[in-house]
Amino acid sequence: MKFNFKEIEAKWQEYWAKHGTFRASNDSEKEKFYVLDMFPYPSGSGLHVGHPLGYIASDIYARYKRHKGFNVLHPMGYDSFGLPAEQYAIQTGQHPAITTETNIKRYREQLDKLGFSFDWSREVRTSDPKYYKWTQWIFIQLFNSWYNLNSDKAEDITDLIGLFEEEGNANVKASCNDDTPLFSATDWAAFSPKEKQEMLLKYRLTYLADTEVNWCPALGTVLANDEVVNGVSERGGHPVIRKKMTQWSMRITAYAQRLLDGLEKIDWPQPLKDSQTNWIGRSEGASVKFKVLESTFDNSRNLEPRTFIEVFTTRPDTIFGATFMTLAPEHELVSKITTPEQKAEVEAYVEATAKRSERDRMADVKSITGAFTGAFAEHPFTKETIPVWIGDYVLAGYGTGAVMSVPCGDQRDYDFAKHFGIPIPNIFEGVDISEEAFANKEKTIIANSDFLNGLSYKEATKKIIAELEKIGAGKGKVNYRLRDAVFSRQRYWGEPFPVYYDAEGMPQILGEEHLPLELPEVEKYLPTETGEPPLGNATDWAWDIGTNRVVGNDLIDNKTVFPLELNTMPGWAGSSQYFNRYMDPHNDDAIFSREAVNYWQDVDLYIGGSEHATGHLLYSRFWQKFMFDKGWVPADEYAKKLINQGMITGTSAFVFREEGTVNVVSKGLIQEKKVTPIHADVSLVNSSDELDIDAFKKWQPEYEEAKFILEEGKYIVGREVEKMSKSKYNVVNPDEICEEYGADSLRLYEMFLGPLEQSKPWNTAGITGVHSFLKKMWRLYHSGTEGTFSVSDSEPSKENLKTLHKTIKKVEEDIENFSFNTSVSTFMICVNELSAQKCTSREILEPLAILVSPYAPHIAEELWQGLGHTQTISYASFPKFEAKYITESSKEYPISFNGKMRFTLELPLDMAKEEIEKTVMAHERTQQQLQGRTPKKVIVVPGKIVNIVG
RNA sequence: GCUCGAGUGGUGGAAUUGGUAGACACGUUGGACUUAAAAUCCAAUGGCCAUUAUGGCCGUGCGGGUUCAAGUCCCGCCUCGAGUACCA
Repeated sequence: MKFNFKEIEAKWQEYWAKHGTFRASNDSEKEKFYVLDMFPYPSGSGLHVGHPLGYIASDIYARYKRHKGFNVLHPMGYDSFGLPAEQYAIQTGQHPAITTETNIKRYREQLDKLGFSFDWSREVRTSDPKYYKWTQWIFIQLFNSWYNLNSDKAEDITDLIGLFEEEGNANVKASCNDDTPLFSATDWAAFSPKEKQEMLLKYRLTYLADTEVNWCPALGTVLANDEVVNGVSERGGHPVIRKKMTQWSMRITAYAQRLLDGLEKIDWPQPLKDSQTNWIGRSEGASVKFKVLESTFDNSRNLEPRTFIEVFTTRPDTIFGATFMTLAPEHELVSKITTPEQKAEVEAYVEATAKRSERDRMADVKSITGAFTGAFAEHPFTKETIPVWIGDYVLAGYGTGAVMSVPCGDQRDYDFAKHFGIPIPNIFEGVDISEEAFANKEKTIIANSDFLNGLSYKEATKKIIAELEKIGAGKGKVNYRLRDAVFSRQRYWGEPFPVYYDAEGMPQILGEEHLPLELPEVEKYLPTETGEPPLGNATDWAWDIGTNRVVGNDLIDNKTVFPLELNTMPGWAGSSQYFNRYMDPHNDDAIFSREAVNYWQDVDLYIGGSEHATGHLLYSRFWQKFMFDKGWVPADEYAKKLINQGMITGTSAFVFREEGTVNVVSKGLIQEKKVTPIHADVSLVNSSDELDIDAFKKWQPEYEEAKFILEEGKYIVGREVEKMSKSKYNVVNPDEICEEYGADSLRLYEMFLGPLEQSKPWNTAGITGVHSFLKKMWRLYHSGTEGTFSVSDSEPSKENLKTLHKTIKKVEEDIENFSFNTSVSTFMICVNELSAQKCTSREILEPLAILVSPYAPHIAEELWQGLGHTQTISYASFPKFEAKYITESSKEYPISFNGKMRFTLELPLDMAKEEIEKTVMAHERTQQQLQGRTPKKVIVVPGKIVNIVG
């Protein structure tokens, strides 16, 4: 029988599907193990060879764990809401659901060809109403919760209402909006229902508020901070501006500290933890209030008599160096405190900064701009008057949007002061500040600062905070960079909010029993003419509270029929709890049953890309913590271990077009010429970088008449490693690889390419190595020219056993350490040795098949069946490593020398002696040479010590 | 700028706690089998110098250091990649 991988792979894939081989039971005596992949967005271009890398790794681990006797949950699904399907809909009018369905079908076909052991019976799709019912449900739960800082967890909103009724909000410590006023129980009782709702919105974990958002005009939607990269949208690279809008937000800031603390107990890659830590951006310092001097403004500008500017600073110890204050141009006090004389200048400046996009502001960090408001504030200790400026180096979005400027201690303040001629007094001992500010905390000794003189940064900070608290001008404060996450998107293809707006325009939540609220049909997927989101095009998008049904907009009467929310949820909504839904995916009564979550608990291994570090991987931790607070999940971190697989990059090919002509020049001949590199499809180039010119002309007819300037009769292309993408013509399709070499070869090769976590360029040429390994292994089990299946029952030789057990040991260690690349080498060595030994023994070949099966499951199944087994190999136990075959003729010798040298050798006695003597003599020789004496003789005593005789 | 990670043959990459650097594979060269090709198998393959040899010297980005012994540890640089960016 020939090694016909195509037949074999088709046969086993069908077998697994038919028998539900990889179905995981929620009710098993076995220990559970949950291996999770990040589910893909089913894009129209299908999979390329880079996509399955993580899936192959997780599949190997999942199959390995099954061999080890675990009940393994290894599910897969689709993150199927998203922008591309919607944009395609805008262009073609085709409903995104249809595009999505087509793409999913193609994804599934491609995935199936690779022989993954997914439990497809648990598939989820975020765009399926049965699934997003529960995304909407979580939204409702968040809406009905607030964060109690006293108990440090999310609690029911009705408890908060109870507190308000009893004693107002003075003693309530909660994570809430900054503008929340104080009120008493009597005030609360006097509030209208609308006022009560407005107040509660300031406390809810998801709330509707006027917030400064990242608005992308080109995409016509707001974006979350993690979707904005360098001032442009992550998708498409369109400019983004800041804008105030009424939007749903998620109060993730309530969990800032717990999100930081949680990082310590999970085994995630350090770089990823670092980037989450930076993103949350905890900094310790103080908030200080500066009184705005009343003499500097007149009451006609309706400023309350006592107005304060509150600032956050990490250097309260330098407060005596503060010579001015700077507000962000957007700061709400700017218009109120500006004097009539300065009004024109300030307004012009505010307008100018508003026009500049975030990106411009960032691009030009160097130029210093600002304006004086004409107002003055009072220093809380010296009582000196200090001028209040505005400047765009102060960001409205961070801290309070205002700073106390200490030019001697902060470079930006220094530059600003220098530029506008503001004095720069020195408050540091023994430091020269004539050229630049001094910002070294460790070396700080405070001077010219009244009661802080002579103190270090630490001492001074402690003391000044105590003083600030004493005089009521400030307090110690921890500030986070993390902002609440905007949760509204002006898109069609996303989860609708289960929200309608009552006669007073207040948001009202649908009852849980009416979920899912399904997406309405629309004529057009673009915003309406009045600028409303696409759902504004729906004619049936109103809620009847009498019948609890969606009805036509024409019925809106603001008595029983109300308009529904027009925004939809962002992409990350659907992916923030999907891992728990897999535990019980078909449950219509609950997001998952208590039994299911108690059995599966959490994810043991999560594999996916690091690009989600500050998006999905942060939001999902947030939701998990919320679910934990409510007692619905047993763990407040959902993934014990996470691995970031590296990206597989493409190797693009280039032809060089001579400027002004259509002629193209071979790579070696371009030296002096002016050429433009042009992408050539990689499939037109062979492994020695030679271009198939005819095929190229056929592919790009504009070069039909072009002259190809060759070197040594060949056209050699240029090469460059780039991201794999359609537009770069460097995409390698896994289907083609499977067709030519088989899925097992592809799986082995992707692992063999290098360490899982490293990014590496794809090069199809090397795959012949692993492919011929599979053929060699096949031949171990077959004999004669006909290749008939034949293994012997003869006793294996010691050599055979040694080879096998060496392999078992190494492969097991490799899988446990996720060093899948080296175990492929180990397999090759093993098969090479066994064929040299002419090993045909069943006792060796049976365990070998199991050993290889996580990597190359199809061939392993076929061989396993050939060995006479009827059951599938997945249930066979992983072979046990037996040390006796390796160390039989060897012994271990721990050696110490001078109490310093210590090593262990795993060698036969005489060889070990020789080795040790050599090493020790080398040491001795050097020593003796230095001292002019002859070396001593070294005697090695098996067991412990090296004796020097001399 | 800051934070993190990485630099090893022509290429991808191996190398327990510091212990024979370059495993395994690709590529290249030579050979066997073939009318030929493919496939398969065998041999060589870090550089330099020797070749009478089971020979010598140099080699893990650069410069120092610790050690009997450094790709691995320490100090100072260089280069590349990732994240982040006026965060007070």
